[in-house]
Amino acid sequence: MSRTDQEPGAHEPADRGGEPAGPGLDFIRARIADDRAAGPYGGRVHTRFPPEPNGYLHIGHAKSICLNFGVAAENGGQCNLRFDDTNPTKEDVEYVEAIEEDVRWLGFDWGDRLFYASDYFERLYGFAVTLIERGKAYVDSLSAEDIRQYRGTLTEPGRNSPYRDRPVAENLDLFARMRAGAFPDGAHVLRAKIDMASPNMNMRDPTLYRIRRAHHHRTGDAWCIYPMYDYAHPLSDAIEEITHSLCTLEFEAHRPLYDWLVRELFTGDRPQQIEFARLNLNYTVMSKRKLLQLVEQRRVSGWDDPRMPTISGLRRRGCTPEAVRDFCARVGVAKKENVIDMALLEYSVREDLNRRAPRVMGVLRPLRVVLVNYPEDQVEEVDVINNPEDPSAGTRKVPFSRVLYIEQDDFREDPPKKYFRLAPGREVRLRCAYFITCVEVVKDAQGEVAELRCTYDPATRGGDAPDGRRVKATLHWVSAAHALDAEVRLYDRLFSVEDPEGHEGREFTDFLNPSSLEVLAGCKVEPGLAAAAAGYRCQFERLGYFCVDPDSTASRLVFNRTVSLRDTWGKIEAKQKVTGGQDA
RNA sequence: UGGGGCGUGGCCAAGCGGUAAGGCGCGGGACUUUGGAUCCCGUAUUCGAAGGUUCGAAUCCUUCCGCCCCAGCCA
Repeated sequence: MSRTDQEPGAHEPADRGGEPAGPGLDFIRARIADDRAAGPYGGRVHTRFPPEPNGYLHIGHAKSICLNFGVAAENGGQCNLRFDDTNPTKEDVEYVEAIEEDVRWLGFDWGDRLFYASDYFERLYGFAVTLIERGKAYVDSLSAEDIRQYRGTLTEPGRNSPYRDRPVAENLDLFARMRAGAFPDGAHVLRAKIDMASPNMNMRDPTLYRIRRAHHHRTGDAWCIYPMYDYAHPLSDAIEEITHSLCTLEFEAHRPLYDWLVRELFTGDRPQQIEFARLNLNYTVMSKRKLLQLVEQRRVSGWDDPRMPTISGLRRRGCTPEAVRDFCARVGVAKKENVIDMALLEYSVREDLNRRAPRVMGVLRPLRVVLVNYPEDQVEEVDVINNPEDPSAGTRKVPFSRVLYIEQDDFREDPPKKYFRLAPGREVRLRCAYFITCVEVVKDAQGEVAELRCTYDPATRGGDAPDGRRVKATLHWVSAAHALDAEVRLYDRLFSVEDPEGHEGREFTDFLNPSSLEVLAGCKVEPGLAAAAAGYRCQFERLGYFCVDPDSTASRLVFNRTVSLRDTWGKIEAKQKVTGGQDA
């Protein structure tokens, strides 16, 4: 057994994951195409993915990563990875390492263009001095509370700070001393001098620098003043000669400030900010704050808990980077607030795994079957197909013997209508093996079905009846004497409602799905899986896609269910229950 | 009722004055040694609403309605 997740390189421009090419260009790609034709930036396209290292990346970031790296690749451009590390109190190297790993896992390569906003602290400071010299920025000594008061409200204009007209020389001196550590945290801030009466709150003399004595994960204690996002971001873009700065909708109202700064301090072709709608998924939450809360409150096992919408969670769950990229392509890029159906992600995952995952037999809830007419000590090796989607995958030998396990779900003493599987007196096929017929049901003291006694038809070896006789069901199985024990972890949606955040007065954690994790012990899998390494992905026939969890050891195999197979019978059965159809 | 955005089927999403793409989901059928996969077929007389312009509007104009974002020394 070998790992299936060979890391691919960045995907080719043609890889649109089934999306129509030409006419379906999203508004950002269309705009970039226009820019390329019209000539700004000399036809150059340079983007950046700028996470703050204050948490793990989630699938919403994957959308942004695919967009930024995708758009660059499609246009012969480049995409930088830049850590927006301007707030040392929230950031940590643990996060920068995790982020790098996740971006790489997704299949993207930033080459030698790994940057940090903190790389630019000195230049940013210099730009601030320039603004002060030009009378475009001033040191404000109002308290945070007073600044808030002076800012006005949505409907009332703000008022100028009494410090607004401080002489340039005084501002320069104060700002230098801010940097030098002459003042306590909060004593002063540097503000842009724009317009306290602007209808756009972001233009009412926004704060550019604050004093914060905090240890920075990269610059250590070199600084005690740190630039604000609104200041550092546009200038970092300009420094890196980014052409298109793609971000989410909530920054739309910040664009005038972005443009103001970039025009104030740079000439020529300046970067432009374009906003798109962030990704939302139903049955989960997508904010770093809430994901962090789940981790800290131990509602999940960690950032990489397979139920988490984080990249690391999806990876541990068994999703492939190809599937995640395909999902991002299908989701599209637009400006409408959206909530994507989890079913679409599952679709992308199944579609990819169906093509590549080797099939294997595993029984989750074993039911013992004794073949009464099968020779006591005989063992046969039957040939089983590895992947019907891929003939080149060939076949493997699987041991078959007198005592087997089948799935409890595959037997019904009193089968409902449309139930095709095993029942007393009924004949079914064991995949790639023999037809068997149930001749006796053995029950335990509690009256539960404990064992089935069946006959097998030696003439049906391989699964075909020479007389053309048909059966309506094919079951997976495993030889009791040869099976490996395994633990299988079944995952369901983390929340039991589509929108856990949209309930007035209720905490989103109130809607955690109590059965999002089900751990099954004593599962039986075919012996060939003995050497499966962590990360190995396969399909348990008729059940779903599974992968070996990092917790797995040689003596204790552990599988995660990535996603179940489509379950047509499950739907029929559910419908029967709703309709009250306990018929037949 | 300050500003900035957005409203096309259950969820996404094309469309940019010429008479509603596509995907997911859902329903039905074919096929099948996974009730898997695959393949067919169906799924908006209508584009937030109302007026108007036009031979003709989802696309242009007007008004209205709804939703999201902004008052961090967070990003």
